[in-house]
Amino acid sequence: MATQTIIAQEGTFLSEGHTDVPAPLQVPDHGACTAVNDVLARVGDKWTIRVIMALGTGPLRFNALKREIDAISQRMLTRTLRVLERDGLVRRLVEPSVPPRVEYSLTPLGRSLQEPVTVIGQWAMDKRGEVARARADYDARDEG
Amino acid sequence: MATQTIIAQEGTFLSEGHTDVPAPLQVPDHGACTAVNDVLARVGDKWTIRVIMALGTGPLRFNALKREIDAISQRMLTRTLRVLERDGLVRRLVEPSVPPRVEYSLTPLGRSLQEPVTVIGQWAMDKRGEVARARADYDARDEG
DNA sequence: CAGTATCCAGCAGGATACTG
DNA sequence: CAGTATCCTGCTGGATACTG
Repeated sequence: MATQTIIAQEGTFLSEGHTDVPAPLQVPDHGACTAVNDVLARVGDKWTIRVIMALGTGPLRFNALKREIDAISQRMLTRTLRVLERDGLVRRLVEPSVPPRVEYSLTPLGRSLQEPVTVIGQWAMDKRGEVARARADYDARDEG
Repeated sequence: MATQTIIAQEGTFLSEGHTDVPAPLQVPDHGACTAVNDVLARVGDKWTIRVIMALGTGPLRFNALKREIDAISQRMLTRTLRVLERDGLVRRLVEPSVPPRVEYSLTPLGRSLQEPVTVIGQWAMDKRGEVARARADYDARDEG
């Protein structure tokens, strides 16, 4: 029963949830291919990698993380962290003090993602030039 | 000068281009990190992987590809292919006949991407259960 | 067959203001 | 400090109709 499936009837808004985290809407599950693309989509969004990279060197508190990444909005940092936490990639540790201290760190699962990501990262770096040239060629061709 | 930078002044729409391909809008280039996230974003979009997978077994014509992937709209297949072609990952071969035959295939560069992608794919498959459990836990916790 | 053109809904993500 | 709440824009992607 993992990952509850929430079926929205038309007109339903599901805004009961206490906050802004994107709804865990999910189609019945088409198996492997869906799982793979899920990960790619998550990792391909605007901030996930930056956050994982930043936490790669060690735990960080919310604002430290925000300064590290810089240019990320408070809202997106919170959302990204919540999703990562939900998926078990990031651990959130609250020290109940005033003012509060919240420390984020990678879980073992989160750390295990670093390597696969690095592999594509390497590809991206290696092939940068080739892609750039291909684009230049393509753009030159149709703009003539 | 690779990858022309198009600066849009406010009010500019750049709809000169002959078709629907998303504009090659680009910030000055923040180096490595941008390149990596570029690739992740592309690969993380809804159809890119499916297309690359489908072409992995050999060249395919437009409608064959469409049938193979199924559920993809004509518009998105065209767009995805154009982007992939522009980046030099896919080759487009037109046989000027009536009706036209257009064959798509992976370039060597495109094939070189299959491996890195497979690595994350493997991770996704391996960790599926763990992620699902983490989500179930998280969802159970806050819905109490 | 292999596209283009158009329209439109929904979500990602930014800006800003407020709070325990 | 570490968030929430609200509002708003623009892009992604689907549906549909038309064409060389």
